[in-house]
Amino acid sequence: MIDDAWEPPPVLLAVDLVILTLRDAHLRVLLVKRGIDPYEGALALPGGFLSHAGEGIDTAARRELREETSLDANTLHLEQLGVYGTPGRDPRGRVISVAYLAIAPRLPEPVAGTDAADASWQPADHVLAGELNLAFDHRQIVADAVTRARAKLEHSALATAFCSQTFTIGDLQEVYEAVWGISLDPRNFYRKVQKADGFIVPAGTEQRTTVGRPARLFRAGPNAHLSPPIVRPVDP
Amino acid sequence: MIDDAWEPPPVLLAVDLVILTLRDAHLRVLLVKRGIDPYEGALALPGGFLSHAGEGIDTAARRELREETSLDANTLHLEQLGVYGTPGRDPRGRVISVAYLAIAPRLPEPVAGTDAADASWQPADHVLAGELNLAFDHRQIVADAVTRARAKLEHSALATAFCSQTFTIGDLQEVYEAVWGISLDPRNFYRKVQKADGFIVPAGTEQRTTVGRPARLFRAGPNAHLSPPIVRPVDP
DNA sequence: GGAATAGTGTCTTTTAGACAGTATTTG
DNA sequence: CAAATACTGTCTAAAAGACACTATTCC
Repeated sequence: MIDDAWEPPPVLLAVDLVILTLRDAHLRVLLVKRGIDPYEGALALPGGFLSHAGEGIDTAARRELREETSLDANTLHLEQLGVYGTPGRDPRGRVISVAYLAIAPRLPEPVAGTDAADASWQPADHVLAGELNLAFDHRQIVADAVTRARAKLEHSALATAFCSQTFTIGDLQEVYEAVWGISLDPRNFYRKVQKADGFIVPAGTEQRTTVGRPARLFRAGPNAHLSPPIVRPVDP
Repeated sequence: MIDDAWEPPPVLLAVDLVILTLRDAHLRVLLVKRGIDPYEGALALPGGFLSHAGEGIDTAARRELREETSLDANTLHLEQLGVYGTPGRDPRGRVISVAYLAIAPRLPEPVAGTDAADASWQPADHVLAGELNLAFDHRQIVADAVTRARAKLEHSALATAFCSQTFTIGDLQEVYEAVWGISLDPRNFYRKVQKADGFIVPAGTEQRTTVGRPARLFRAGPNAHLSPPIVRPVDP
Protein backbone atom coordinates (compact mmCIF):
# COMPACT_ATOMS: atom_id res chain seq x y z
CA MET A 1 0.00 0.00 0.00
CA ILE A 2 1.15 3.45 -0.77
CA ASP A 3 1.54 6.20 1.72
CA ASP A 4 0.97 9.76 0.56
CA ALA A 5 4.47 11.04 1.19
CA TRP A 6 6.26 7.99 -0.12
CA GLU A 7 7.59 7.77 -3.67
CA PRO A 8 8.29 4.47 -5.41
CA PRO A 9 11.91 4.03 -6.54
CA PRO A 10 12.49 4.32 -10.29
CA VAL A 11 14.32 1.60 -12.18
CA LEU A 12 15.85 1.30 -15.63
CA LEU A 13 14.09 -0.96 -18.06
CA ALA A 14 15.98 -2.96 -20.65
CA VAL A 15 14.87 -5.41 -23.30
CA ASP A 16 16.89 -8.49 -24.25
CA LEU A 17 16.26 -10.75 -27.20
CA VAL A 18 16.85 -14.47 -27.49
CA ILE A 19 16.69 -14.98 -31.23
CA LEU A 20 16.74 -18.65 -32.12
CA THR A 21 17.17 -20.14 -35.54
CA LEU A 22 18.25 -23.34 -37.25
CA ARG A 23 21.60 -23.49 -38.99
CA ASP A 24 23.16 -26.69 -40.32
CA ALA A 25 20.77 -28.79 -38.26
CA HIS A 26 21.65 -27.08 -35.00
CA LEU A 27 19.72 -24.73 -32.80
CA ARG A 28 21.57 -21.44 -32.66
CA VAL A 29 21.18 -18.19 -30.81
CA LEU A 30 22.23 -14.74 -31.97
CA LEU A 31 24.87 -13.19 -29.74
CA VAL A 32 26.70 -9.88 -30.04
CA LYS A 33 30.08 -8.87 -28.74
CA ARG A 34 29.60 -6.02 -26.29
CA GLY A 35 31.31 -2.79 -27.22
CA ILE A 36 30.71 -0.85 -24.01
CA ASP A 37 31.78 -1.15 -20.49
CA PRO A 38 29.93 -3.60 -18.32
CA TYR A 39 31.25 -6.89 -19.68
CA GLU A 40 32.96 -5.13 -22.60
CA GLY A 41 34.14 -7.67 -25.12
CA ALA A 42 31.96 -10.46 -23.76
CA LEU A 43 29.17 -12.14 -25.69
CA ALA A 44 25.68 -11.01 -24.82
CA LEU A 45 22.14 -11.12 -26.04
CA PRO A 46 21.14 -8.28 -28.32
CA GLY A 47 19.06 -5.70 -26.55
CA GLY A 48 18.99 -2.26 -25.07
CA PHE A 49 17.18 0.22 -22.95
CA LEU A 50 13.81 1.73 -23.57
CA SER A 51 14.41 4.57 -26.02
CA HIS A 52 12.04 7.00 -24.35
CA ALA A 53 9.58 6.92 -21.50
CA GLY A 54 6.59 6.53 -23.76
CA GLU A 55 7.84 3.52 -25.67
CA GLY A 56 5.91 0.29 -25.21
CA ILE A 57 7.93 -2.73 -24.15
CA ASP A 58 6.81 -4.87 -27.07
CA THR A 59 7.56 -1.93 -29.34
CA ALA A 60 11.04 -1.68 -27.89
CA ALA A 61 11.57 -5.40 -28.45
CA ARG A 62 10.50 -5.07 -32.07
CA ARG A 63 12.72 -2.03 -32.53
CA GLU A 64 15.74 -3.87 -31.15
CA LEU A 65 14.97 -6.85 -33.33
CA ARG A 66 14.88 -4.64 -36.38
CA GLU A 67 18.05 -2.81 -35.41
CA GLU A 68 20.04 -5.94 -34.65
CA THR A 69 18.93 -8.30 -37.36
CA SER A 70 17.43 -6.14 -40.06
CA LEU A 71 14.64 -8.70 -40.21
CA ASP A 72 11.06 -7.67 -40.53
CA ALA A 73 9.91 -7.96 -36.96
CA ASN A 74 6.28 -8.25 -38.06
CA THR A 75 6.84 -11.56 -39.81
CA LEU A 76 8.83 -13.11 -36.97
CA HIS A 77 7.50 -14.95 -34.00
CA LEU A 78 8.09 -12.81 -30.92
CA GLU A 79 6.85 -13.53 -27.43
CA GLN A 80 7.65 -12.37 -23.97
CA LEU A 81 9.81 -14.75 -21.99
CA GLY A 82 10.07 -13.19 -18.56
CA VAL A 83 11.54 -10.53 -16.36
CA TYR A 84 15.02 -10.71 -14.97
CA GLY A 85 15.58 -8.22 -12.23
CA THR A 86 17.84 -9.65 -9.56
CA PRO A 87 19.46 -6.73 -7.76
CA GLY A 88 23.11 -6.55 -8.70
CA ARG A 89 22.75 -8.26 -12.07
CA ASP A 90 23.89 -5.05 -13.76
CA PRO A 91 26.69 -3.01 -12.20
CA ARG A 92 25.22 0.20 -13.62
CA GLY A 93 22.35 0.21 -11.15
CA ARG A 94 18.90 -1.22 -10.80
CA VAL A 95 18.23 -2.56 -14.26
CA ILE A 96 15.21 -4.71 -14.94
CA SER A 97 15.33 -6.64 -18.17
CA VAL A 98 12.35 -7.99 -20.03
CA ALA A 99 13.48 -10.94 -22.11
CA TYR A 100 11.82 -11.86 -25.39
CA LEU A 101 11.96 -15.04 -27.36
CA ALA A 102 12.13 -14.62 -31.12
CA ILE A 103 12.22 -17.35 -33.71
CA ALA A 104 13.83 -16.65 -37.07
CA PRO A 105 13.44 -18.79 -40.18
CA ARG A 106 16.48 -20.16 -41.96
CA LEU A 107 18.35 -17.05 -42.99
CA PRO A 108 20.43 -16.11 -45.99
CA GLU A 109 24.06 -17.06 -45.36
CA PRO A 110 25.66 -14.34 -43.26
CA VAL A 111 24.54 -12.72 -40.07
CA ALA A 112 22.82 -9.53 -40.96
CA GLY A 113 23.34 -6.74 -38.49
CA THR A 114 23.12 -3.05 -39.02
CA ASP A 115 24.83 -1.63 -35.97
CA ALA A 116 26.46 -4.71 -34.51
CA ALA A 117 29.13 -5.86 -36.92
CA ASP A 118 30.19 -8.69 -34.68
CA ALA A 119 26.99 -10.58 -34.23
CA SER A 120 27.15 -14.34 -34.59
CA TRP A 121 24.94 -17.39 -34.47
CA GLN A 122 26.26 -19.57 -31.66
CA PRO A 123 25.10 -23.12 -30.98
CA ALA A 124 22.59 -23.11 -28.15
CA ASP A 125 24.23 -26.25 -26.75
CA HIS A 126 27.50 -24.44 -26.22
CA VAL A 127 25.76 -21.69 -24.32
CA LEU A 128 23.83 -24.14 -22.14
CA ALA A 129 26.93 -26.20 -21.44
CA GLY A 130 28.74 -23.09 -20.24
CA GLU A 131 31.41 -23.34 -22.93
CA LEU A 132 30.68 -19.74 -23.89
CA ASN A 133 30.78 -17.04 -21.27
CA LEU A 134 27.88 -14.64 -21.53
CA ALA A 135 27.45 -11.26 -19.91
CA PHE A 136 25.03 -10.60 -17.04
CA ASP A 137 22.58 -13.46 -16.41
CA HIS A 138 22.21 -14.07 -20.13
CA ARG A 139 23.12 -17.73 -19.93
CA GLN A 140 20.12 -18.32 -17.70
CA ILE A 141 17.90 -16.37 -20.06
CA VAL A 142 19.01 -18.49 -22.99
CA ALA A 143 18.40 -21.63 -20.95
CA ASP A 144 14.88 -20.49 -20.14
CA ALA A 145 14.26 -19.62 -23.77
CA VAL A 146 15.37 -23.03 -25.00
CA THR A 147 13.24 -24.74 -22.38
CA ARG A 148 10.27 -22.69 -23.47
CA ALA A 149 10.85 -23.44 -27.14
CA ARG A 150 11.24 -27.16 -26.49
CA ALA A 151 8.00 -27.26 -24.55
CA LYS A 152 6.06 -25.20 -27.05
CA LEU A 153 6.92 -27.47 -29.96
CA GLU A 154 4.68 -30.08 -28.39
CA HIS A 155 1.49 -28.09 -28.18
CA SER A 156 1.87 -25.16 -30.51
CA ALA A 157 2.70 -24.48 -34.09
CA LEU A 158 5.95 -22.79 -33.06
CA ALA A 159 7.99 -25.09 -35.30
CA THR A 160 6.63 -23.37 -38.39
CA ALA A 161 8.29 -20.14 -37.22
CA PHE A 162 11.66 -21.80 -37.83
CA CYS A 163 10.74 -22.48 -41.46
CA SER A 164 10.33 -20.30 -44.52
CA GLN A 165 6.83 -19.39 -45.54
CA THR A 166 6.47 -22.69 -47.37
CA PHE A 167 8.23 -25.80 -46.23
CA THR A 168 8.23 -29.55 -46.54
CA ILE A 169 7.39 -32.01 -43.81
CA GLY A 170 11.04 -32.98 -43.83
CA ASP A 171 11.92 -29.38 -43.00
CA LEU A 172 9.54 -29.46 -40.07
CA GLN A 173 11.02 -32.68 -38.83
CA GLU A 174 14.48 -31.13 -38.91
CA VAL A 175 13.19 -28.43 -36.58
CA TYR A 176 11.85 -30.90 -34.07
CA GLU A 177 14.99 -32.98 -34.21
CA ALA A 178 17.33 -30.03 -33.81
CA VAL A 179 15.44 -28.36 -31.00
CA TRP A 180 14.78 -31.55 -29.09
CA GLY A 181 18.17 -33.02 -29.93
CA ILE A 182 16.78 -36.39 -30.91
CA SER A 183 15.84 -38.21 -34.09
CA LEU A 184 12.35 -39.17 -35.11
CA ASP A 185 10.87 -41.75 -37.45
CA PRO A 186 10.04 -39.81 -40.63
CA ARG A 187 7.06 -41.99 -41.51
CA ASN A 188 5.33 -41.69 -38.18
CA PHE A 189 6.22 -38.01 -37.99
CA TYR A 190 4.63 -37.48 -41.36
CA ARG A 191 1.27 -38.77 -40.24
CA LYS A 192 1.38 -37.15 -36.82
CA VAL A 193 1.92 -33.74 -38.31
CA GLN A 194 -0.87 -34.23 -40.81
CA LYS A 195 -3.24 -35.39 -38.10
CA ALA A 196 -2.75 -32.28 -35.95
CA ASP A 197 -5.75 -30.23 -36.96
CA GLY A 198 -4.95 -26.95 -38.67
CA PHE A 199 -1.23 -27.21 -38.06
CA ILE A 200 -0.13 -27.15 -41.68
CA VAL A 201 -2.03 -26.68 -44.93
CA PRO A 202 -0.92 -27.73 -48.40
CA ALA A 203 0.70 -24.95 -50.40
CA GLY A 204 -0.34 -26.12 -53.82
CA THR A 205 2.58 -27.03 -55.97
CA GLU A 206 5.59 -29.21 -55.45
CA GLN A 207 9.22 -28.40 -55.24
CA ARG A 208 12.28 -28.91 -57.38
CA THR A 209 14.95 -30.61 -55.28
CA THR A 210 18.43 -32.07 -55.64
CA VAL A 211 17.78 -35.78 -55.79
CA GLY A 212 14.85 -38.00 -54.92
CA ARG A 213 11.17 -37.45 -55.13
CA PRO A 214 10.13 -33.81 -54.72
CA ALA A 215 8.21 -33.13 -51.55
CA ARG A 216 4.87 -31.40 -51.13
CA LEU A 217 4.94 -27.90 -49.82
CA PHE A 218 2.97 -26.63 -46.88
CA ARG A 219 2.46 -23.41 -45.06
CA ALA A 220 1.48 -22.71 -41.47
CA GLY A 221 -2.16 -23.51 -40.84
CA PRO A 222 -4.75 -21.47 -38.96
CA ASN A 223 -4.38 -23.16 -35.58
CA ALA A 224 -1.64 -22.15 -33.17
CA HIS A 225 -2.65 -24.93 -30.78
CA LEU A 226 -1.97 -28.51 -31.77
CA SER A 227 -4.45 -31.21 -31.04
CA PRO A 228 -3.44 -33.88 -30.86
CA PRO A 229 -0.03 -32.64 -29.76
CA ILE A 230 3.31 -33.75 -31.16
CA VAL A 231 4.60 -35.40 -28.02
CA ARG A 232 8.25 -35.48 -27.19
CA PRO A 233 9.44 -39.03 -26.57
CA VAL A 234 10.59 -39.82 -23.04
CA ASP A 235 14.20 -40.73 -22.33
CA PRO A 236 14.38 -44.18 -20.73
CA MET B 1 22.72 0.75 -28.61
CA ILE B 2 23.59 3.38 -26.11
CA ASP B 3 25.21 6.65 -26.87
CA ASP B 4 27.49 8.17 -24.25
CA ALA B 5 25.42 11.29 -23.60
CA TRP B 6 22.09 9.53 -23.64
CA GLU B 7 20.35 8.40 -20.46
CA PRO B 8 17.69 5.70 -20.43
CA PRO B 9 14.32 6.83 -19.09
CA PRO B 10 13.43 5.54 -15.62
CA VAL B 11 10.13 3.78 -15.01
CA LEU B 12 8.16 2.76 -11.92
CA LEU B 13 7.97 -0.91 -11.20
CA ALA B 14 4.91 -2.47 -9.64
CA VAL B 15 4.04 -6.03 -8.70
CA ASP B 16 0.54 -7.47 -9.08
CA LEU B 17 -0.67 -10.78 -7.72
CA VAL B 18 -3.23 -13.11 -9.18
CA ILE B 19 -4.01 -15.34 -6.23
CA LEU B 20 -6.22 -18.25 -7.22
CA THR B 21 -7.95 -20.68 -4.95
CA LEU B 22 -10.88 -23.06 -4.85
CA ARG B 23 -13.98 -22.14 -2.91
CA ASP B 24 -17.24 -24.08 -3.08
CA ALA B 25 -16.11 -25.85 -6.23
CA HIS B 26 -15.35 -22.63 -8.08
CA LEU B 27 -12.12 -21.05 -9.13
CA ARG B 28 -11.80 -17.72 -7.38
CA VAL B 29 -9.38 -14.85 -7.45
CA LEU B 30 -8.53 -12.48 -4.63
CA LEU B 31 -9.48 -8.87 -5.40
CA VAL B 32 -9.20 -5.77 -3.27
CA LYS B 33 -11.22 -2.57 -3.38
CA ARG B 34 -8.84 0.25 -4.20
CA GLY B 35 -8.63 2.98 -1.59
CA ILE B 36 -6.56 5.51 -3.50
CA ASP B 37 -7.03 7.59 -6.51
CA PRO B 38 -6.50 5.94 -9.83
CA TYR B 39 -9.60 3.76 -10.07
CA GLU B 40 -10.51 4.51 -6.44
CA GLY B 41 -13.27 2.21 -5.30
CA ALA B 42 -12.80 -0.23 -8.16
CA LEU B 43 -11.78 -3.85 -7.73
CA ALA B 44 -8.15 -4.60 -8.47
CA LEU B 45 -5.49 -7.20 -8.01
CA PRO B 46 -3.50 -6.91 -4.81
CA GLY B 47 -0.07 -5.46 -5.41
CA GLY B 48 2.10 -2.45 -5.02
CA PHE B 49 5.30 -0.74 -5.95
CA LEU B 50 8.79 -1.88 -5.21
CA SER B 51 9.46 -0.79 -1.63
CA HIS B 52 13.02 0.36 -2.27
CA ALA B 53 15.46 0.31 -5.16
CA GLY B 54 17.34 -2.72 -3.87
CA GLU B 55 14.33 -4.98 -3.45
CA GLY B 56 14.21 -8.03 -5.70
CA ILE B 57 11.07 -8.45 -7.76
CA ASP B 58 10.33 -11.93 -6.44
CA THR B 59 10.96 -10.61 -2.97
CA ALA B 60 8.49 -7.81 -3.54
CA ALA B 61 5.91 -10.32 -4.76
CA ARG B 62 6.38 -12.44 -1.66
CA ARG B 63 6.15 -9.36 0.55
CA GLU B 64 2.89 -8.27 -1.07
CA LEU B 65 1.53 -11.77 -0.73
CA ARG B 66 2.33 -11.78 2.95
CA GLU B 67 0.89 -8.31 3.46
CA GLU B 68 -2.33 -9.00 1.60
CA THR B 69 -3.18 -12.52 2.63
CA SER B 70 -1.17 -13.16 5.77
CA LEU B 71 -0.35 -16.52 4.25
CA ASP B 72 3.12 -17.94 4.48
CA ALA B 73 4.49 -17.06 1.09
CA ASN B 74 7.09 -19.80 1.33
CA THR B 75 4.52 -22.57 1.33
CA LEU B 76 2.51 -21.18 -1.56
CA HIS B 77 3.07 -21.74 -5.21
CA LEU B 78 4.27 -18.49 -6.73
CA GLU B 79 5.46 -17.99 -10.28
CA GLN B 80 6.03 -15.09 -12.60
CA LEU B 81 3.28 -14.56 -15.12
CA GLY B 82 4.48 -11.71 -17.29
CA VAL B 83 5.09 -8.03 -17.66
CA TYR B 84 2.35 -5.56 -18.43
CA GLY B 85 3.68 -2.23 -19.50
CA THR B 86 1.47 -0.66 -22.14
CA PRO B 87 2.04 3.09 -22.04
CA GLY B 88 -1.01 4.75 -20.56
CA ARG B 89 -2.17 1.78 -18.53
CA ASP B 90 -1.61 3.80 -15.38
CA PRO B 91 -2.53 7.49 -15.29
CA ARG B 92 0.20 8.18 -12.75
CA GLY B 93 2.97 7.77 -15.29
CA ARG B 94 5.05 5.05 -16.83
CA VAL B 95 4.30 2.12 -14.60
CA ILE B 96 5.49 -1.35 -15.52
CA SER B 97 3.81 -4.15 -13.66
CA VAL B 98 5.21 -7.61 -13.16
CA ALA B 99 2.33 -9.99 -12.61
CA TYR B 100 2.66 -13.11 -10.49
CA LEU B 101 0.46 -16.16 -10.30
CA ALA B 102 -0.06 -17.57 -6.83
CA ILE B 103 -2.06 -20.64 -5.89
CA ALA B 104 -3.54 -20.87 -2.43
CA PRO B 105 -4.92 -24.03 -0.86
CA ARG B 106 -8.44 -24.14 0.52
CA LEU B 107 -8.41 -21.50 3.19
CA PRO B 108 -10.08 -21.17 6.56
CA GLU B 109 -13.45 -19.49 6.11
CA PRO B 110 -12.94 -15.76 5.81
CA VAL B 111 -10.63 -13.74 3.65
CA ALA B 112 -7.60 -12.92 5.71
CA GLY B 113 -6.09 -9.55 5.01
CA THR B 114 -3.96 -7.43 7.22
CA ASP B 115 -4.06 -4.05 5.55
CA ALA B 116 -6.85 -4.55 3.05
CA ALA B 117 -10.07 -4.97 4.96
CA ASP B 118 -12.16 -5.24 1.83
CA ALA B 119 -10.51 -8.09 0.04
CA SER B 120 -12.78 -10.73 -1.43
CA TRP B 121 -12.62 -13.97 -3.35
CA GLN B 122 -14.43 -13.38 -6.61
CA PRO B 123 -15.32 -16.11 -9.10
CA ALA B 124 -12.79 -16.13 -11.93
CA ASP B 125 -15.65 -16.69 -14.40
CA HIS B 126 -17.24 -13.39 -13.49
CA VAL B 127 -13.99 -11.57 -14.06
CA LEU B 128 -13.39 -13.26 -17.40
CA ALA B 129 -16.94 -12.61 -18.54
CA GLY B 130 -16.51 -8.92 -17.79
CA GLU B 131 -19.29 -8.92 -15.20
CA LEU B 132 -16.89 -7.32 -12.73
CA ASN B 133 -15.05 -4.18 -13.66
CA LEU B 134 -11.41 -4.28 -12.71
CA ALA B 135 -8.93 -1.42 -12.55
CA PHE B 136 -6.13 -0.95 -15.08
CA ASP B 137 -5.58 -3.95 -17.36
CA HIS B 138 -6.22 -6.35 -14.52
CA ARG B 139 -8.94 -8.23 -16.32
CA GLN B 140 -6.44 -9.23 -18.98
CA ILE B 141 -3.92 -10.26 -16.34
CA VAL B 142 -6.49 -12.50 -14.65
CA ALA B 143 -7.38 -13.99 -18.03
CA ASP B 144 -3.73 -14.78 -18.72
CA ALA B 145 -3.35 -16.27 -15.26
CA VAL B 146 -6.33 -18.57 -15.68
CA THR B 147 -5.10 -19.65 -19.10
CA ARG B 148 -1.72 -20.43 -17.61
CA ALA B 149 -3.22 -22.38 -14.72
CA ARG B 150 -5.46 -24.39 -17.03
CA ALA B 151 -2.55 -25.31 -19.23
CA LYS B 152 -0.23 -26.18 -16.37
CA LEU B 153 -2.68 -28.65 -14.85
CA GLU B 154 -2.02 -30.91 -17.80
CA HIS B 155 1.71 -31.23 -17.50
CA SER B 156 2.64 -30.14 -14.02
CA ALA B 157 1.72 -30.94 -10.46
CA LEU B 158 0.16 -27.49 -10.04
CA ALA B 159 -3.13 -29.01 -8.92
CA THR B 160 -1.60 -30.07 -5.64
CA ALA B 161 -0.98 -26.40 -4.82
CA PHE B 162 -4.74 -25.95 -4.60
CA CYS B 163 -4.99 -28.66 -1.95
CA SER B 164 -3.95 -28.88 1.68
CA GLN B 165 -0.75 -30.71 2.48
CA THR B 166 -2.61 -34.01 2.41
CA PHE B 167 -5.57 -34.59 0.18
CA THR B 168 -7.69 -37.29 -1.39
CA ILE B 169 -7.88 -38.10 -5.06
CA GLY B 170 -11.41 -36.75 -4.96
CA ASP B 171 -10.02 -33.41 -3.79
CA LEU B 172 -7.61 -33.41 -6.71
CA GLN B 173 -10.40 -34.17 -9.12
CA GLU B 174 -12.38 -31.23 -7.78
CA VAL B 175 -9.44 -28.99 -8.66
CA TYR B 176 -9.29 -30.22 -12.22
CA GLU B 177 -13.04 -29.94 -12.65
CA ALA B 178 -13.25 -26.45 -11.21
CA VAL B 179 -10.30 -25.02 -13.09
CA TRP B 180 -11.22 -26.63 -16.39
CA GLY B 181 -14.93 -26.15 -15.86
CA ILE B 182 -15.82 -29.70 -16.89
CA SER B 183 -16.57 -32.96 -15.17
CA LEU B 184 -14.42 -36.06 -15.28
CA ASP B 185 -15.03 -39.74 -14.73
CA PRO B 186 -13.81 -40.43 -11.19
CA ARG B 187 -12.72 -43.98 -11.95
CA ASN B 188 -10.58 -43.13 -14.93
CA PHE B 189 -9.26 -40.05 -13.18
CA TYR B 190 -8.24 -42.21 -10.25
CA ARG B 191 -6.02 -44.40 -12.35
CA LYS B 192 -4.63 -41.61 -14.49
CA VAL B 193 -3.45 -39.70 -11.47
CA GLN B 194 -1.87 -42.79 -9.96
CA LYS B 195 -0.11 -43.60 -13.19
CA ALA B 196 1.57 -40.20 -13.47
CA ASP B 197 4.98 -40.95 -12.05
CA GLY B 198 5.84 -39.10 -8.86
CA PHE B 199 2.76 -36.90 -8.96
CA ILE B 200 1.29 -37.98 -5.64
CA VAL B 201 2.56 -40.28 -2.92
CA PRO B 202 0.48 -42.04 -0.27
CA ALA B 203 0.32 -40.22 3.05
CA GLY B 204 -0.03 -43.24 5.24
CA THR B 205 -3.29 -43.24 7.10
CA GLU B 206 -6.85 -42.80 6.02
CA GLN B 207 -9.34 -40.10 6.73
CA ARG B 208 -12.46 -39.70 8.80
CA THR B 209 -15.23 -38.37 6.57
CA THR B 210 -18.93 -37.55 6.70
CA VAL B 211 -20.48 -40.46 4.90
CA GLY B 212 -19.19 -43.21 2.66
CA ARG B 213 -15.92 -45.04 2.61
CA PRO B 214 -12.97 -43.00 3.86
CA ALA B 215 -10.47 -42.12 1.19
CA ARG B 216 -6.73 -42.62 1.18
CA LEU B 217 -4.65 -39.58 1.76
CA PHE B 218 -1.83 -38.40 -0.46
CA ARG B 219 0.65 -35.62 -0.54
CA ALA B 220 2.45 -33.97 -3.45
CA GLY B 221 5.10 -36.24 -4.92
CA PRO B 222 8.65 -35.39 -5.93
CA ASN B 223 7.99 -34.72 -9.60
CA ALA B 224 6.71 -31.36 -10.77
CA HIS B 225 6.40 -32.62 -14.34
CA LEU B 226 3.71 -35.17 -15.13
CA SER B 227 4.39 -38.03 -17.44
CA PRO B 228 2.12 -39.22 -18.74
CA PRO B 229 0.20 -35.94 -18.57
CA ILE B 230 -3.38 -35.50 -17.40
CA VAL B 231 -4.82 -34.40 -20.71
CA ARG B 232 -7.71 -32.01 -20.93
CA PRO B 233 -10.56 -33.48 -23.01
CA VAL B 234 -11.36 -31.70 -26.23
CA ASP B 235 -14.71 -29.97 -26.73
CA PRO B 236 -16.54 -31.49 -29.69
C1' DG C 1 -30.09 -52.88 4.85
C1' DG C 2 -29.81 -48.44 2.16
C1' DA C 3 -27.31 -44.54 0.77
C1' DA C 4 -23.07 -42.63 -0.16
C1' DT C 5 -18.42 -42.36 -1.39
C1' DA C 6 -13.92 -45.02 -2.59
C1' DG C 7 -11.57 -48.03 -5.31
C1' DT C 8 -10.94 -52.24 -8.93
C1' DG C 9 -11.66 -54.91 -13.21
C1' DT C 10 -12.66 -55.36 -17.82
C1' DC C 11 -14.10 -54.56 -22.32
C1' DT C 12 -13.82 -51.73 -26.62
C1' DT C 13 -12.04 -48.26 -29.37
C1' DT C 14 -8.04 -45.17 -30.37
C1' DT C 15 -3.61 -44.17 -30.75
C1' DA C 16 1.61 -44.74 -30.87
C1' DG C 17 5.51 -47.01 -32.72
C1' DA C 18 7.94 -50.16 -35.66
C1' DC C 19 8.81 -51.12 -40.15
C1' DA C 20 7.75 -53.20 -45.01
C1' DG C 21 6.47 -51.57 -49.12
C1' DT C 22 5.29 -48.23 -53.01
C1' DA C 23 6.06 -43.73 -55.67
C1' DT C 24 8.69 -40.31 -58.00
C1' DT C 25 12.56 -38.03 -58.98
C1' DT C 26 18.03 -37.45 -60.77
C1' DG C 27 21.99 -39.21 -63.01
C1' DC D 1 18.62 -49.16 -63.62
C1' DA D 2 20.57 -47.58 -59.07
C1' DA D 3 20.35 -44.26 -55.61
C1' DA D 4 17.88 -41.14 -53.07
C1' DT D 5 14.14 -39.05 -51.04
C1' DA D 6 8.88 -38.86 -50.33
C1' DC D 7 4.97 -41.04 -49.05
C1' DT D 8 1.49 -45.09 -47.78
C1' DG D 9 -0.06 -49.33 -45.54
C1' DT D 10 -0.19 -52.53 -41.94
C1' DC D 11 0.68 -54.96 -37.84
C1' DT D 12 1.17 -54.90 -32.75
C1' DA D 13 1.21 -53.10 -28.32
C1' DA D 14 -0.14 -49.58 -25.35
C1' DA D 15 -3.35 -46.17 -23.82
C1' DA D 16 -7.95 -43.79 -23.29
C1' DG D 17 -12.70 -44.02 -22.28
C1' DA D 18 -16.99 -46.22 -20.90
C1' DC D 19 -18.94 -48.47 -17.35
C1' DA D 20 -20.11 -52.81 -14.28
C1' DC D 21 -18.67 -54.24 -10.11
C1' DT D 22 -16.69 -54.66 -5.32
C1' DA D 23 -15.39 -52.31 -0.75
C1' DT D 24 -16.11 -49.64 3.33
C1' DT D 25 -18.18 -46.41 5.79
C1' DC D 26 -22.59 -43.80 8.27
C1' DC D 27 -27.31 -43.82 9.33
